[in-house]
Amino acid sequence: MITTRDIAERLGISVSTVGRALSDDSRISEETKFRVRQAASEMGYVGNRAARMMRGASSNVVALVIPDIRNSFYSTIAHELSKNMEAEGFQLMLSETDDDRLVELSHLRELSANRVAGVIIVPTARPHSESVKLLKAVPHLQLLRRHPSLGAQWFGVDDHEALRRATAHLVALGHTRIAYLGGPEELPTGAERLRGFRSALSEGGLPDDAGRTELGPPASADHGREAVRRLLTGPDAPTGLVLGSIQLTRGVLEELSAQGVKVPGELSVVGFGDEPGFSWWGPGLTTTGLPIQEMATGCALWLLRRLKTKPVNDGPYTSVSPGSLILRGSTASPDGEAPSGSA
Amino acid sequence: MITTRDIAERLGISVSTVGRALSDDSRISEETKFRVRQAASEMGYVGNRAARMMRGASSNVVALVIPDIRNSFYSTIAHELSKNMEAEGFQLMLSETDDDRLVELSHLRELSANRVAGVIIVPTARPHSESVKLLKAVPHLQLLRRHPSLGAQWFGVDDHEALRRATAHLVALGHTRIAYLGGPEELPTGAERLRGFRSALSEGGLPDDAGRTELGPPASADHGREAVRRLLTGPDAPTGLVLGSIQLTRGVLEELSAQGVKVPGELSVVGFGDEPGFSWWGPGLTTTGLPIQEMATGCALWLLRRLKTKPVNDGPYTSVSPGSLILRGSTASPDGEAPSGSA
DNA sequence: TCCAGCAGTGCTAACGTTAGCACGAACGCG
DNA sequence: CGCGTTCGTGCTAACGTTAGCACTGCTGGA
Repeated sequence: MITTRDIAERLGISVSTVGRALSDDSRISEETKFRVRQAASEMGYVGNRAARMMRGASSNVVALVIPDIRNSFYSTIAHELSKNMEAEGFQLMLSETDDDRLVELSHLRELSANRVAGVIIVPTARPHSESVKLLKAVPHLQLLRRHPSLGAQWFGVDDHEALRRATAHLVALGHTRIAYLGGPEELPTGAERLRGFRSALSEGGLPDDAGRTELGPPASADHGREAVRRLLTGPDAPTGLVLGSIQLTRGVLEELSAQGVKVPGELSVVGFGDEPGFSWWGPGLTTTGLPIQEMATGCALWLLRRLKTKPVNDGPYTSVSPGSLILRGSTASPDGEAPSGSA
Repeated sequence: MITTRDIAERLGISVSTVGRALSDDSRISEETKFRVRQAASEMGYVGNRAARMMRGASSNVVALVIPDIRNSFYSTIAHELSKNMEAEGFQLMLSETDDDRLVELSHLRELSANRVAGVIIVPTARPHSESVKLLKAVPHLQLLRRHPSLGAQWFGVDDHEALRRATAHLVALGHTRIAYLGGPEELPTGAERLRGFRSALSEGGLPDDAGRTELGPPASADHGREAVRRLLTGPDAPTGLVLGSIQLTRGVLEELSAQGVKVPGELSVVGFGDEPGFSWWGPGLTTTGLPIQEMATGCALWLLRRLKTKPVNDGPYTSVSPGSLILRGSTASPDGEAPSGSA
């Protein structure tokens, strides 16, 4: 690797001069700058950020710690974040936790060793205490999920309101047996969404237990498939189904297609999140649209501001509206009226 | 930040001893090791990789340079790669080029400055000459697309064969007016796929120009929508459509739904790539399935081996089979026979 | 003419870690 | 008892870059 020293020797000047010329120091003559740049370019010099970091400069890497990049929520976030960060000269490090707190810890250790400038994290349900320590040493921001021990900086969705609206839609259509299928309650988001579901039920004058709810530890597509099978058996099978996870939504849609369940005839479904395929599915999926792009951009801007201004930012957190319910063909009155809307 | 020096001072020993204890040097007594580790843990010491790198150690970061992480091809690749790399202690840097060679260059500059250990890249059509120089200084591997100047290490799909099979399927069904919609020909993949399409036509005894082909510079969903509109007008509109890009496929499906085109009645469609939504669309999309997971794993293992063994690896490249055609309901004979298969 | 000031450059230390070499103490063997 | 060996540790240099300070030569004002 070419160093400033190599350039200096070739030009017969000192390393300091080379360094200053490359950083466009005003004390260096234009002629020298030109010669140095010329030589640097010819020799293929690339500055060594590791060395610069040792002199107190901070790194230009921010990390995104998420459960799984294949989830379209997270890939969208990664994209927005990357675009915003790149514009300011930052690079993005990607760490997938698979919702495992030990994997999360191991990544945070590596990120700390690499001295990342900042971290945006979708934390696991209960982060390891060492993870908490490590995060505290770095500007960080929680995304979507929130854990109290990680501080108050959080960008997320009003999960309670989102699920309340989704459920209220079914209640308004006249459903009384409504089921909920969501992520594990130990996740803050899982708990909030369930609470939103229940709020809507009680607001609609329905007993809390009017719906059967299934909370899976793994909010996976497979779990969605199994859960649907269980829910749809029995005499008092629900006429409405509310979903609280995008992976579950995917699995549920597949299973409903496979079993030939008539939607919305036999069952009205409100999904969670939106993907291109959701509008193609059966009659089109009524679903909760989330403002992910806006959130990602918000995160990026918050972090960038935080990285530029030393003072510890104070804003305790920023919540974002749940976005609106996207009405398509998968919901209707339980007595068989026409669908409530279409794309 | 805590340094080895802080630990040394607290314990009244030298930095060398601390460093050696932390790296489990056999010359250090067990007792000292224990005390050092204890102190390090208490004080929250995290080694500074930048400093270690300056002593000749290589970084533990590999970069993935792709057009857009939101494309499910690439998010799957990122996931597989991340999983494999993480297991060996590597972190993944994510760089999106948006298929812009200048963005690509700017990322490669940053990656070089950060001294990434290796790069896996889906290159743009014609990488900048400086990009080529930068890549040559680092172990790298081309993925999917291939550009001669970047060397012979390449993991990809047999695009020619993939499109030949897809097209041959329609030819076998009796279609004679077959259209092709693919990415720009300046991309190696675009050219290969078009060649595969034409091979199948000539093998089927159809004239080369039997099909109308549209090659868009932007292989975007929007372009897919527009192109479908153009293709379907006129008296000799095609009865078969072959697609050569996943983004185009998405756009085409949306447009076909929007226009109410009967598939496969009016038009038989063979898509490219597979996503959960493709099986929900209309009658189910017959499409070219690609072995992305296998490719990603292959890449990861190749790069890991390359990073461990100094000698320049030799294998010129590895091609992967095109995977098989996934038969669903979107293809049938042009005279209106039953669909050729279903999911 | 002399000195202050400035433009342009060089010298050197420092960042945190690691490795080569050296040092002192204890131990075993002849 | 002397000497070589081993164990455990310390000192120091080096990695590439940057910043503080010092130095040289030149210009301009008194």
